[in-house]
Amino acid sequence: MRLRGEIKRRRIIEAADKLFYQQGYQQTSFTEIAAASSLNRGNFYYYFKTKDDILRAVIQMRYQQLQSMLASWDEEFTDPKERMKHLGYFIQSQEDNLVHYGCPQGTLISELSKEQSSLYSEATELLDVVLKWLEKQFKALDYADKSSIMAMRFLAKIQGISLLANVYRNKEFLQHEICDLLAWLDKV
Amino acid sequence: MRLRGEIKRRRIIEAADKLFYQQGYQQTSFTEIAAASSLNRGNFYYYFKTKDDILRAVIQMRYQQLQSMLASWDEEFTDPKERMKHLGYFIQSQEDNLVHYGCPQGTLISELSKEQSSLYSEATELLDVVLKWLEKQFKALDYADKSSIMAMRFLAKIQGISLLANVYRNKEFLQHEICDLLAWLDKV
DNA sequence: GTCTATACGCCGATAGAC
DNA sequence: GTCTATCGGCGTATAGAC
Repeated sequence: MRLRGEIKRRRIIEAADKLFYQQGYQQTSFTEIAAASSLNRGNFYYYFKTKDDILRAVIQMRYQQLQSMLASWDEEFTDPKERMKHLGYFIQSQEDNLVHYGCPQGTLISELSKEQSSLYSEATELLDVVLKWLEKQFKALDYADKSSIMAMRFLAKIQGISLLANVYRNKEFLQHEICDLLAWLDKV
Repeated sequence: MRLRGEIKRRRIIEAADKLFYQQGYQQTSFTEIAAASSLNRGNFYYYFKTKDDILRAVIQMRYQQLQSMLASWDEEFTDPKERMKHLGYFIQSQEDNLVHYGCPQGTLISELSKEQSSLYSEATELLDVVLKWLEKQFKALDYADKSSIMAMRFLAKIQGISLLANVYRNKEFLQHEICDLLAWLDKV
C-alpha cells in the first residue's frame, strides 16, 4: 500500500537522521539503521538503493525542518533582532544534544568535507539556508552590503560555541556564550 | 638497526598524521598509510599493533609540536598579547590547509567525539594545551578568575572561524576574521 | 512488499617463512 | 626486521523465493 510505504520510508529517514547525528555518517551502517527502524536488512533496499540515497533524504528532511522553523519566526516576529534571538533560544533549548553530539549541520558538513563526496555540496545547503536567513535579517536592519559578513560572523560564533561546548561537554559555557551573543546582537 | 627503525616509525606517524588530517581517521585505512610511507602492509605491524596505536602516536606528535610552538612564543615575546597574536599569525599562514581540511585539532576531536573511543579524551588534550596556554596569557594580563572564560572564548572564536572558512572554502573570511580577532585582543 | 540467503570486497589483524 | 599469504568479520549490495 502506498501510504504504509511512505510511513516506513519516513521511519527509516528518521532513524538514519538520529544515528548519523549521534554516531556520524561513516560510522553508521545499514544494519544499524535497519535495526533502529525495525526493518529487515533485505527489505531495506526496496526503499533506498544506496547509503548515499539515505543521506540525501536525511539532508532534505533536515533542510525542510530548518526552513519551516526559520519561516515561523519570520511570521511570528516583525523585529529582525527578535527573530535572530529566537535562533539563540532554540540553540539553548538543544543543550543536551549539542554538548553530546555537536551542531547537527556543522558536524555533518565537517565530516563530509573530509571525504571526496558529491554530498558535501548538498550538505552545505543546511548551513546556507541559515546563512541566507541571517543575511535577510541583517538586510532588514539596514546593514546593506555588510549583511553578508555579519551573517557569516554570527554563524561562526554559533559554530565556535557549539564546538567547544561539545568538546568539553560544557552546558554552562553554551548557555553563557549564547546569552553573550544575544547581548552582542542588541548592541550592533 | 635501532636508528633506522626509529626513522621508519617516524615516517609512518608523519604519513598517518597527514592522512588522518586530510581524510579523517575512520576514512583512512592501514593500506593507505602503508602506501604513503612506502612500507609493506605486513611489516607495518612490527611498528604498530593496532590502528588506535598509530592515532595515539599521531596525537602525541601533534601535542609536542603544539607545545614547542607555544613555548617558543613564550620565550620570544614578553607581552602576552603579542604571544597570542602570533597564534593568529600562525593560523593565517595555514590558510590553505585550513580551508581544505579544517582545524587539525578541532576536526579530529569532533570526529572522535562521535564514536565511543577512549582516544577521544586523549585527543581533547590537543585543544587543552592551547586552552591552558591562552589561560596563562590572560592570567599574565591580570584577568585572574576571568582568564579561563576568556581563553575558552578565544578558542571558540578560532574554531568558529576555521569551521566556516572550511565549509565555504573561504580564505578571505579566514584572513579578515583573524585580523578582527587580533583587533579585539588589543581592546580587551 | 517482505524475507532469506548470499555475493564480493575491504577492513584490521595474524602466522610464519626468510 | 621484512616479506607473503591468509584469516575472520563486517561493510554494501544483490538475487530471487514467497
